[in-house]
Amino acid sequence: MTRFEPLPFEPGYRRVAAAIAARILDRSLREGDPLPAETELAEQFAVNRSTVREALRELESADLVARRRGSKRMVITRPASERMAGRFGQSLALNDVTVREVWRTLELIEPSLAAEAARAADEQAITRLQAAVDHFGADHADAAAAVAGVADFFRAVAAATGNRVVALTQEPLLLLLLAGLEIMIDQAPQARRRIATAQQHICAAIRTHDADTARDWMSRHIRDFRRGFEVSGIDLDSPVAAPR
Amino acid sequence: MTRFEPLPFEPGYRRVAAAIAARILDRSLREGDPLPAETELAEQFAVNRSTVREALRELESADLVARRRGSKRMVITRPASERMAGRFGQSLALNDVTVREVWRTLELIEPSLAAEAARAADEQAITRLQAAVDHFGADHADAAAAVAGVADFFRAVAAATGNRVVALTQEPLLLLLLAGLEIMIDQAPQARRRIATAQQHICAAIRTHDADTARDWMSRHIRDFRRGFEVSGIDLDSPVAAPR
DNA sequence: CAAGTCTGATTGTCCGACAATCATACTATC
DNA sequence: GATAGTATGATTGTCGGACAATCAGACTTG
Repeated sequence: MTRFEPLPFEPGYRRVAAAIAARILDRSLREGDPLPAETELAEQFAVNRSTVREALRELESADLVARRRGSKRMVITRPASERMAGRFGQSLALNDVTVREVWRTLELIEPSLAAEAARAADEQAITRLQAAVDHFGADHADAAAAVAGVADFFRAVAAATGNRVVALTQEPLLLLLLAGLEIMIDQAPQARRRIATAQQHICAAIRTHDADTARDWMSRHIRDFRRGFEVSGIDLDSPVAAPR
Repeated sequence: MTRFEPLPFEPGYRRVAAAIAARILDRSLREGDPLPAETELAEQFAVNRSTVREALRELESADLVARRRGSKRMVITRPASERMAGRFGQSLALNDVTVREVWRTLELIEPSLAAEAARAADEQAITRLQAAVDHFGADHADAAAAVAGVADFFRAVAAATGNRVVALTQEPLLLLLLAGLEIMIDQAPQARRRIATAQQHICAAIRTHDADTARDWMSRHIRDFRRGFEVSGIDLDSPVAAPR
Protein backbone atom coordinates (compact mmCIF):
# COMPACT_ATOMS: atom_id res chain seq x y z
CA MET A 1 0.00 0.00 0.00
CA THR A 2 1.26 3.45 -0.86
CA ARG A 3 1.93 5.67 2.06
CA PHE A 4 1.59 9.41 1.84
CA GLU A 5 3.41 11.98 3.90
CA PRO A 6 1.13 14.43 5.64
CA LEU A 7 0.79 17.61 3.63
CA PRO A 8 3.22 20.13 5.03
CA PHE A 9 1.55 23.32 6.06
CA GLU A 10 3.52 26.16 7.51
CA PRO A 11 1.58 29.12 8.85
CA GLY A 12 2.62 32.52 7.60
CA TYR A 13 4.25 33.71 10.79
CA ARG A 14 6.59 30.77 10.70
CA ARG A 15 7.51 31.26 7.07
CA VAL A 16 8.24 34.90 7.71
CA ALA A 17 10.39 34.00 10.70
CA ALA A 18 12.22 31.36 8.69
CA ALA A 19 12.87 33.79 5.86
CA ILE A 20 14.41 36.36 8.19
CA ALA A 21 16.32 33.74 10.15
CA ALA A 22 17.81 32.36 6.97
CA ARG A 23 19.14 35.80 6.07
CA ILE A 24 20.76 36.06 9.47
CA LEU A 25 22.25 32.59 9.42
CA ASP A 26 23.82 33.05 6.01
CA ARG A 27 25.09 36.39 7.28
CA SER A 28 23.58 38.54 4.61
CA LEU A 29 22.06 40.32 7.61
CA ARG A 30 24.77 41.03 10.08
CA GLU A 31 24.95 41.83 13.73
CA GLY A 32 23.88 45.32 14.57
CA ASP A 33 22.01 45.81 11.32
CA PRO A 34 18.67 47.43 12.07
CA LEU A 35 15.62 45.49 11.03
CA PRO A 36 13.05 47.33 8.88
CA ALA A 37 9.98 48.61 10.68
CA GLU A 38 7.11 46.22 11.20
CA THR A 39 4.89 47.97 8.67
CA GLU A 40 7.60 47.80 6.08
CA LEU A 41 8.27 44.12 6.72
CA ALA A 42 4.55 43.53 6.41
CA GLU A 43 4.59 45.23 3.03
CA GLN A 44 7.65 43.37 1.81
CA PHE A 45 6.29 39.99 2.79
CA ALA A 46 2.80 41.00 1.73
CA VAL A 47 1.27 39.94 5.03
CA ASN A 48 -0.40 41.73 7.86
CA ARG A 49 1.56 43.46 10.57
CA SER A 50 0.14 41.05 13.15
CA THR A 51 1.69 38.18 11.26
CA VAL A 52 5.03 39.96 11.15
CA ARG A 53 4.85 40.62 14.86
CA GLU A 54 4.29 36.96 15.64
CA ALA A 55 7.30 36.10 13.52
CA LEU A 56 9.35 38.69 15.37
CA ARG A 57 8.45 37.20 18.72
CA GLU A 58 9.72 33.89 17.48
CA LEU A 59 13.03 35.39 16.38
CA GLU A 60 13.29 37.36 19.58
CA SER A 61 12.91 34.19 21.58
CA ALA A 62 15.63 32.57 19.50
CA ASP A 63 17.79 35.60 20.29
CA LEU A 64 18.33 36.38 16.63
CA VAL A 65 16.93 39.86 16.97
CA ALA A 66 16.69 42.13 19.98
CA ARG A 67 15.87 45.66 20.87
CA ARG A 68 18.52 48.00 22.18
CA ARG A 69 17.52 48.99 25.64
CA GLY A 70 15.15 51.90 25.62
CA SER A 71 14.90 51.84 21.85
CA LYS A 72 12.21 50.82 19.45
CA ARG A 73 14.16 49.61 16.52
CA MET A 74 14.99 45.96 16.47
CA VAL A 75 18.51 45.01 15.49
CA ILE A 76 20.06 41.76 14.39
CA THR A 77 21.98 40.08 17.19
CA ARG A 78 24.12 37.04 17.40
CA PRO A 79 22.62 34.81 20.06
CA ALA A 80 24.75 34.89 23.18
CA SER A 81 26.12 31.40 23.46
CA GLU A 82 26.05 31.61 27.25
CA ARG A 83 22.31 32.06 27.10
CA MET A 84 21.88 29.21 24.69
CA ALA A 85 24.03 27.07 26.95
CA GLY A 86 21.63 27.89 29.75
CA ARG A 87 18.64 26.90 27.70
CA PHE A 88 20.36 23.75 26.68
CA GLY A 89 21.01 22.86 30.30
CA GLN A 90 17.43 23.65 31.14
CA SER A 91 16.15 21.31 28.48
CA LEU A 92 18.40 18.56 29.76
CA ALA A 93 16.96 19.02 33.23
CA LEU A 94 13.40 18.97 31.94
CA ASN A 95 14.17 15.69 30.24
CA ASP A 96 14.94 14.15 33.61
CA VAL A 97 18.63 13.66 33.14
CA THR A 98 20.16 12.21 36.31
CA VAL A 99 22.83 13.56 38.60
CA ARG A 100 24.92 10.54 37.78
CA GLU A 101 24.83 11.20 34.06
CA VAL A 102 25.94 14.78 34.50
CA TRP A 103 28.62 13.87 36.95
CA ARG A 104 29.93 11.06 34.81
CA THR A 105 30.14 13.28 31.77
CA LEU A 106 32.16 15.79 33.73
CA GLU A 107 34.40 13.00 34.90
CA LEU A 108 35.01 12.10 31.29
CA ILE A 109 35.78 15.50 29.90
CA GLU A 110 37.13 17.71 32.68
CA PRO A 111 40.49 15.95 33.09
CA SER A 112 41.30 16.37 29.40
CA LEU A 113 40.21 19.93 29.70
CA ALA A 114 42.51 20.61 32.63
CA ALA A 115 45.39 19.03 30.75
CA GLU A 116 44.72 21.26 27.79
CA ALA A 117 44.61 24.26 30.08
CA ALA A 118 48.01 23.31 31.41
CA ARG A 119 49.35 23.23 27.88
CA ALA A 120 47.78 26.44 26.65
CA ALA A 121 47.49 28.73 29.67
CA ASP A 122 49.09 32.12 29.27
CA GLU A 123 50.08 34.56 32.00
CA GLN A 124 46.75 36.30 32.09
CA ALA A 125 44.76 33.08 32.31
CA ILE A 126 46.89 31.88 35.18
CA THR A 127 46.35 35.13 37.04
CA ARG A 128 42.62 34.78 36.67
CA LEU A 129 42.74 31.17 37.75
CA GLN A 130 44.83 32.00 40.79
CA ALA A 131 42.40 34.74 41.72
CA ALA A 132 39.52 32.26 41.58
CA VAL A 133 41.40 29.82 43.78
CA ASP A 134 42.35 32.49 46.31
CA HIS A 135 38.83 33.77 46.39
CA PHE A 136 37.47 30.34 47.13
CA GLY A 137 40.14 29.79 49.75
CA ALA A 138 38.76 32.65 51.81
CA ASP A 139 35.96 30.69 53.43
CA HIS A 140 32.42 31.41 52.37
CA ALA A 141 29.76 31.08 55.02
CA ASP A 142 27.16 31.33 52.29
CA ALA A 143 26.52 28.17 50.30
CA ALA A 144 25.45 30.13 47.23
CA ALA A 145 28.69 32.11 47.26
CA ALA A 146 30.73 28.94 47.61
CA VAL A 147 28.93 27.38 44.68
CA ALA A 148 29.56 30.49 42.62
CA GLY A 149 33.21 30.14 43.55
CA VAL A 150 33.31 26.59 42.26
CA ALA A 151 31.74 27.73 39.02
CA ASP A 152 34.29 30.51 38.72
CA PHE A 153 37.11 28.05 39.10
CA PHE A 154 35.84 25.74 36.40
CA ARG A 155 35.22 28.64 34.07
CA ALA A 156 38.72 29.94 34.68
CA VAL A 157 40.18 26.54 33.86
CA ALA A 158 38.18 26.34 30.66
CA ALA A 159 39.13 29.89 29.76
CA ALA A 160 42.78 28.97 30.20
CA THR A 161 42.50 26.61 27.25
CA GLY A 162 42.00 29.67 25.10
CA ASN A 163 39.24 27.77 23.34
CA ARG A 164 35.77 29.25 23.49
CA VAL A 165 34.15 26.04 22.34
CA VAL A 166 35.66 24.17 25.24
CA ALA A 167 34.40 26.75 27.67
CA LEU A 168 30.90 26.81 26.23
CA THR A 169 30.61 23.06 25.94
CA GLN A 170 31.31 22.80 29.62
CA GLU A 171 28.78 25.43 30.54
CA PRO A 172 25.51 23.48 30.47
CA LEU A 173 27.06 20.68 32.51
CA LEU A 174 28.32 23.17 35.03
CA LEU A 175 24.89 24.69 35.47
CA LEU A 176 23.40 21.29 36.14
CA LEU A 177 26.12 20.30 38.56
CA LEU A 178 25.85 23.51 40.53
CA ALA A 179 22.15 23.11 41.18
CA GLY A 180 22.91 19.94 43.13
CA LEU A 181 26.09 21.30 44.62
CA GLU A 182 24.26 23.98 46.51
CA ILE A 183 22.51 21.29 48.49
CA MET A 184 25.57 19.16 48.95
CA ILE A 185 28.07 21.74 50.07
CA ASP A 186 26.36 22.39 53.38
CA GLN A 187 25.67 18.75 54.12
CA ALA A 188 29.24 17.57 53.62
CA PRO A 189 31.30 19.59 56.07
CA GLN A 190 34.70 18.81 54.62
CA ALA A 191 33.58 19.63 51.12
CA ARG A 192 34.88 23.17 51.13
CA ARG A 193 38.34 22.19 52.30
CA ARG A 194 38.67 19.31 49.90
CA ILE A 195 37.57 21.50 47.02
CA ALA A 196 40.06 24.19 47.97
CA THR A 197 42.89 21.68 48.14
CA ALA A 198 42.09 20.24 44.73
CA GLN A 199 41.82 23.69 43.22
CA GLN A 200 45.24 24.61 44.51
CA HIS A 201 46.85 21.53 43.08
CA ILE A 202 45.18 21.93 39.73
CA CYS A 203 46.10 25.58 39.58
CA ALA A 204 49.72 24.85 40.46
CA ALA A 205 49.93 22.19 37.77
CA ILE A 206 48.48 24.51 35.17
CA ARG A 207 50.89 27.24 36.18
CA THR A 208 53.86 24.91 35.63
CA HIS A 209 52.31 23.56 32.42
CA ASP A 210 52.28 20.08 33.89
CA ALA A 211 49.45 18.55 31.91
CA ASP A 212 49.53 15.12 33.47
CA THR A 213 49.32 16.37 37.02
CA ALA A 214 46.54 18.74 36.07
CA ARG A 215 44.66 15.85 34.53
CA ASP A 216 45.13 13.63 37.58
CA TRP A 217 44.09 16.20 40.11
CA MET A 218 41.07 17.20 38.11
CA SER A 219 40.12 13.56 37.85
CA ARG A 220 40.40 13.23 41.61
CA HIS A 221 38.52 16.48 42.10
CA ILE A 222 35.53 15.34 40.07
CA ARG A 223 35.50 11.94 41.71
CA ASP A 224 35.38 13.74 45.01
CA PHE A 225 32.16 15.42 43.99
CA ARG A 226 30.50 12.06 43.78
CA ARG A 227 31.62 11.23 47.27
CA GLY A 228 30.20 14.53 48.39
CA PHE A 229 26.89 13.75 46.78
CA GLU A 230 26.78 10.32 48.35
CA VAL A 231 27.75 11.55 51.81
CA SER A 232 25.08 14.20 51.72
CA GLY A 233 22.46 11.63 50.81
CA ILE A 234 21.69 12.76 47.29
CA ASP A 235 20.47 9.93 45.10
CA LEU A 236 22.73 9.87 42.09
CA ASP A 237 19.92 8.49 39.99
CA SER A 238 17.48 11.25 40.80
CA PRO A 239 16.87 13.84 38.12
CA VAL A 240 18.86 17.05 38.36
CA ALA A 241 17.08 20.23 39.29
CA ALA A 242 16.40 22.72 36.51
CA PRO A 243 18.85 25.61 36.81
CA ARG A 244 17.56 29.03 37.86
CA MET B 1 27.28 60.41 41.96
CA THR B 2 24.27 58.18 42.35
CA ARG B 3 23.59 55.85 39.49
CA PHE B 4 20.12 54.65 38.67
CA GLU B 5 19.20 51.44 36.97
CA PRO B 6 17.04 51.86 33.89
CA LEU B 7 13.38 51.38 34.69
CA PRO B 8 12.44 47.84 33.79
CA PHE B 9 9.60 47.65 31.36
CA GLU B 10 8.30 44.35 30.14
CA PRO B 11 5.72 44.37 27.38
CA GLY B 12 2.59 42.33 27.94
CA TYR B 13 3.38 39.56 25.52
CA ARG B 14 6.58 38.86 27.39
CA ARG B 15 4.94 38.85 30.79
CA VAL B 16 2.31 36.44 29.54
CA ALA B 17 4.98 34.18 28.09
CA ALA B 18 6.97 34.30 31.31
CA ALA B 19 3.91 33.45 33.39
CA ILE B 20 3.16 30.39 31.31
CA ALA B 21 6.81 29.35 31.09
CA ALA B 22 7.16 29.52 34.86
CA ARG B 23 4.27 27.11 35.27
CA ILE B 24 5.96 24.70 32.89
CA LEU B 25 9.41 24.95 34.45
CA ASP B 26 8.13 24.29 37.95
CA ARG B 27 6.20 21.41 36.48
CA SER B 28 2.77 22.46 37.62
CA LEU B 29 1.92 22.23 33.93
CA ARG B 30 3.13 18.91 32.72
CA GLU B 31 4.00 17.45 29.38
CA GLY B 32 1.01 16.65 27.25
CA ASP B 33 -1.33 18.90 29.17
CA PRO B 34 -3.44 20.85 26.71
CA LEU B 35 -3.17 24.62 26.83
CA PRO B 36 -6.42 26.59 27.09
CA ALA B 37 -7.68 28.17 23.92
CA GLU B 38 -6.29 31.54 22.92
CA THR B 39 -9.50 33.37 23.70
CA GLU B 40 -9.63 31.83 27.13
CA LEU B 41 -6.02 32.69 27.87
CA ALA B 42 -6.75 36.22 26.74
CA GLU B 43 -9.62 36.38 29.20
CA GLN B 44 -7.62 34.91 32.06
CA PHE B 45 -4.71 37.27 31.57
CA ALA B 46 -7.07 40.10 30.74
CA VAL B 47 -5.26 41.00 27.54
CA ASN B 48 -6.09 40.89 23.88
CA ARG B 49 -5.87 37.71 21.89
CA SER B 50 -3.12 39.24 19.73
CA THR B 51 -1.01 39.66 22.83
CA VAL B 52 -1.58 36.06 23.81
CA ARG B 53 -0.65 34.91 20.34
CA GLU B 54 2.65 36.77 20.44
CA ALA B 55 3.40 35.14 23.77
CA LEU B 56 2.57 31.74 22.33
CA ARG B 57 4.96 32.26 19.44
CA GLU B 58 7.66 32.94 21.97
CA LEU B 59 6.92 29.76 23.89
CA GLU B 60 6.65 27.81 20.69
CA SER B 61 10.09 28.99 19.66
CA ALA B 62 11.45 27.93 23.07
CA ASP B 63 9.84 24.55 22.43
CA LEU B 64 7.81 24.71 25.62
CA VAL B 65 4.54 24.29 23.78
CA ALA B 66 3.76 22.67 20.44
CA ARG B 67 0.87 21.61 18.34
CA ARG B 68 0.12 17.99 17.68
CA ARG B 69 0.32 17.38 13.99
CA GLY B 70 -2.91 18.16 12.26
CA SER B 71 -4.45 19.43 15.44
CA LYS B 72 -5.33 22.88 16.66
CA ARG B 73 -4.86 22.53 20.36
CA MET B 74 -1.49 23.42 21.75
CA VAL B 75 0.02 21.10 24.32
CA ILE B 76 2.82 21.48 26.80
CA THR B 77 6.04 19.86 25.68
CA ARG B 78 9.41 19.40 27.24
CA PRO B 79 11.97 21.02 24.97
CA ALA B 80 13.69 18.38 22.91
CA SER B 81 17.32 18.56 23.92
CA GLU B 82 18.36 17.68 20.40
CA ARG B 83 16.77 20.85 19.13
CA MET B 84 18.34 22.92 21.86
CA ALA B 85 21.67 21.36 21.02
CA GLY B 86 21.14 22.51 17.46
CA ARG B 87 20.40 26.03 18.56
CA PHE B 88 23.40 25.99 20.77
CA GLY B 89 25.60 24.93 17.89
CA GLN B 90 24.06 27.62 15.75
CA SER B 91 24.86 30.28 18.29
CA LEU B 92 28.45 29.07 18.48
CA ALA B 93 28.75 29.38 14.73
CA LEU B 94 27.27 32.86 14.71
CA ASN B 95 29.84 33.87 17.28
CA ASP B 96 32.57 33.10 14.79
CA VAL B 97 33.99 30.09 16.52
CA THR B 98 36.76 28.63 14.38
CA VAL B 99 37.12 25.21 12.83
CA ARG B 100 40.21 24.74 14.92
CA GLU B 101 38.39 25.35 18.18
CA VAL B 102 35.68 22.86 17.33
CA TRP B 103 38.10 20.29 16.12
CA ARG B 104 40.35 20.70 19.15
CA THR B 105 37.44 20.31 21.52
CA LEU B 106 36.46 17.10 19.81
CA GLU B 107 40.03 15.92 20.07
CA LEU B 108 39.86 16.51 23.78
CA ILE B 109 36.61 14.80 24.57
CA GLU B 110 35.94 12.13 21.95
CA PRO B 111 38.71 9.74 23.03
CA SER B 112 37.40 9.65 26.61
CA LEU B 113 33.98 9.17 25.20
CA ALA B 114 35.03 6.21 23.08
CA ALA B 115 36.75 4.66 26.08
CA GLU B 116 33.58 5.02 28.12
CA ALA B 117 31.60 3.47 25.30
CA ALA B 118 33.94 0.49 25.36
CA ARG B 119 33.30 0.09 29.08
CA ALA B 120 29.56 0.51 29.00
CA ALA B 121 28.38 -0.78 25.64
CA ASP B 122 25.74 -3.46 25.75
CA GLU B 123 24.75 -5.89 23.03
CA GLN B 124 22.18 -3.62 21.51
CA ALA B 125 24.48 -0.62 21.36
CA ILE B 126 27.16 -2.68 19.66
CA THR B 127 24.68 -3.87 17.08
CA ARG B 128 23.70 -0.32 16.29
CA LEU B 129 27.31 0.76 16.11
CA GLN B 130 28.19 -2.10 13.80
CA ALA B 131 25.27 -1.19 11.58
CA ALA B 132 26.53 2.38 11.33
CA VAL B 133 30.01 1.19 10.43
CA ASP B 134 28.71 -1.27 7.82
CA HIS B 135 26.48 1.35 6.34
CA PHE B 136 29.36 3.77 5.96
CA GLY B 137 31.54 1.04 4.50
CA ALA B 138 29.19 0.70 1.53
CA ASP B 139 30.58 3.62 -0.41
CA HIS B 140 28.49 6.72 -0.73
CA ALA B 141 28.79 8.65 -3.92
CA ASP B 142 26.87 11.46 -2.31
CA ALA B 143 28.87 13.70 0.02
CA ALA B 144 25.80 14.55 2.09
CA ALA B 145 25.07 10.87 2.66
CA ALA B 146 28.66 10.22 3.68
CA VAL B 147 28.55 13.07 6.16
CA ALA B 148 25.32 11.74 7.59
CA GLY B 149 27.07 8.41 7.95
CA VAL B 150 29.86 9.99 9.96
CA ALA B 151 27.32 11.65 12.21
CA ASP B 152 25.54 8.34 12.67
CA PHE B 153 28.74 6.71 13.76
CA PHE B 154 29.56 9.35 16.36
CA ARG B 155 26.03 9.26 17.69
CA ALA B 156 26.15 5.50 17.94
CA VAL B 157 29.39 5.69 19.92
CA ALA B 158 27.91 8.26 22.27
CA ALA B 159 24.75 6.22 22.63
CA ALA B 160 26.86 3.24 23.60
CA THR B 161 27.94 5.04 26.74
CA GLY B 162 24.34 4.77 27.91
CA ASN B 163 24.61 8.35 29.05
CA ARG B 164 22.24 10.84 27.48
CA VAL B 165 24.24 13.79 28.73
CA VAL B 166 27.32 12.54 26.96
CA ALA B 167 25.41 12.13 23.75
CA LEU B 168 23.80 15.54 23.92
CA THR B 169 26.98 17.34 24.92
CA GLN B 170 28.61 15.99 21.82
CA GLU B 171 25.77 17.01 19.57
CA PRO B 172 26.47 20.72 19.02
CA LEU B 173 30.11 19.98 18.24
CA LEU B 174 29.09 17.32 15.79
CA LEU B 175 26.82 19.68 13.93
CA LEU B 176 29.60 22.20 13.57
CA LEU B 177 32.10 19.63 12.42
CA LEU B 178 29.77 18.19 9.84
CA ALA B 179 29.17 21.52 8.13
CA GLY B 180 32.87 21.66 7.27
CA LEU B 181 33.11 17.97 6.60
CA GLU B 182 30.73 18.16 3.69
CA ILE B 183 33.21 20.37 1.89
CA MET B 184 36.19 18.35 2.92
CA ILE B 185 35.04 14.88 2.11
CA ASP B 186 34.96 15.46 -1.62
CA GLN B 187 38.27 17.32 -1.75
CA ALA B 188 40.27 14.70 0.10
CA PRO B 189 39.85 11.55 -1.95
CA GLN B 190 41.16 9.12 0.65
CA ALA B 191 38.99 10.57 3.35
CA ARG B 192 36.23 8.01 3.00
CA ARG B 193 38.56 5.06 3.25
CA ARG B 194 40.49 6.42 6.18
CA ILE B 195 37.27 7.16 8.02
CA ALA B 196 35.94 3.68 7.35
CA THR B 197 39.12 2.09 8.64
CA ALA B 198 39.09 4.09 11.84
CA GLN B 199 35.43 3.32 12.41
CA GLN B 200 36.10 -0.37 12.10
CA HIS B 201 38.91 -0.31 14.60
CA ILE B 202 36.95 1.76 17.08
CA CYS B 203 33.94 -0.47 16.72
CA ALA B 204 36.00 -3.60 17.23
CA ALA B 205 37.60 -2.15 20.35
CA ILE B 206 34.22 -1.22 21.78
CA ARG B 207 32.87 -4.66 21.03
CA THR B 208 35.70 -6.28 22.97
CA HIS B 209 35.41 -3.68 25.73
CA ASP B 210 38.96 -2.60 25.14
CA ALA B 211 38.81 0.96 26.42
CA ASP B 212 42.42 1.90 25.74
CA THR B 213 42.36 0.82 22.13
CA ALA B 214 39.06 2.58 21.59
CA ARG B 215 40.57 5.75 23.02
CA ASP B 216 43.67 5.51 20.86
CA TRP B 217 41.86 4.90 17.63
CA MET B 218 39.39 7.62 18.29
CA SER B 219 42.25 9.96 19.01
CA ARG B 220 43.82 9.03 15.70
CA HIS B 221 40.49 9.34 13.95
CA ILE B 222 39.94 12.89 15.12
CA ARG B 223 43.49 13.89 14.34
CA ASP B 224 42.88 12.57 10.88
CA PHE B 225 40.05 15.01 10.40
CA ARG B 226 42.47 17.85 10.82
CA ARG B 227 44.67 16.41 8.12
CA GLY B 228 41.64 16.15 5.91
CA PHE B 229 40.79 19.78 6.52
CA GLU B 230 44.32 20.86 5.77
CA VAL B 231 44.61 18.77 2.63
CA SER B 232 41.37 20.15 1.28
CA GLY B 233 42.58 23.69 1.84
CA ILE B 234 40.20 24.69 4.62
CA ASP B 235 41.69 27.35 6.85
CA LEU B 236 41.48 26.01 10.38
CA ASP B 237 41.17 29.50 11.73
CA SER B 238 38.22 30.43 9.59
CA PRO B 239 34.84 30.52 11.29
CA VAL B 240 32.70 27.42 11.01
CA ALA B 241 29.60 27.52 8.87
CA ALA B 242 26.30 27.73 10.67
CA PRO B 243 24.55 24.36 10.54
CA ARG B 244 21.45 24.01 8.37
C1' DC C 1 -20.88 -0.17 12.31
C1' DA C 2 -19.23 2.92 8.40
C1' DA C 3 -20.06 6.91 5.98
C1' DG C 4 -22.18 11.27 5.52
C1' DT C 5 -23.89 15.75 7.63
C1' DC C 6 -24.36 19.45 10.90
C1' DT C 7 -22.78 22.61 14.42
C1' DG C 8 -19.86 25.03 17.41
C1' DA C 9 -15.12 26.03 18.77
C1' DT C 10 -10.58 27.39 17.46
C1' DT C 11 -6.94 29.02 14.67
C1' DG C 12 -4.64 31.88 11.05
C1' DT C 13 -4.94 36.03 9.04
C1' DC C 14 -6.62 40.41 8.09
C1' DC C 15 -8.19 45.43 8.90
C1' DG C 16 -8.36 49.52 11.37
C1' DA C 17 -7.49 52.19 15.47
C1' DC C 18 -5.07 54.80 19.22
C1' DA C 19 -2.01 56.03 23.14
C1' DA C 20 2.74 55.94 24.43
C1' DT C 21 7.13 56.38 23.17
C1' DC C 22 11.18 57.26 20.23
C1' DA C 23 13.96 60.03 16.73
C1' DT C 24 14.80 64.20 14.96
C1' DA C 25 14.64 68.79 13.67
C1' DC C 26 13.83 73.25 15.16
C1' DT C 27 13.74 77.03 18.62
C1' DA C 28 14.71 79.58 22.69
C1' DT C 29 17.72 80.52 26.45
C1' DC C 30 21.82 81.36 28.95
C1' DG D 1 28.08 77.55 21.41
C1' DA D 2 26.07 74.43 24.50
C1' DT D 3 21.96 73.32 26.73
C1' DA D 4 17.08 72.99 27.53
C1' DG D 5 12.51 73.18 25.67
C1' DT D 6 9.08 72.25 21.86
C1' DA D 7 6.95 70.44 17.76
C1' DT D 8 6.45 66.69 14.32
C1' DG D 9 6.45 62.31 12.33
C1' DA D 10 7.51 57.38 12.74
C1' DT D 11 7.10 53.17 15.29
C1' DT D 12 5.59 50.08 18.75
C1' DG D 13 2.33 47.86 22.05
C1' DT D 14 -2.17 46.87 22.54
C1' DC D 15 -6.81 46.75 21.47
C1' DG D 16 -11.38 45.54 19.09
C1' DG D 17 -13.62 43.28 15.57
C1' DA D 18 -13.94 40.37 11.50
C1' DC D 19 -13.96 36.11 8.50
C1' DA D 20 -12.52 31.81 6.07
C1' DA D 21 -10.60 27.36 6.98
C1' DT D 22 -10.33 23.70 9.75
C1' DC D 23 -10.99 20.71 13.75
C1' DA D 24 -13.88 18.06 17.33
C1' DG D 25 -17.80 16.03 18.41
C1' DA D 26 -22.68 14.96 17.99
C1' DC D 27 -26.07 13.38 15.15
C1' DT D 28 -28.16 10.97 11.08
C1' DT D 29 -28.45 7.68 7.65
C1' DG D 30 -27.67 3.61 5.18
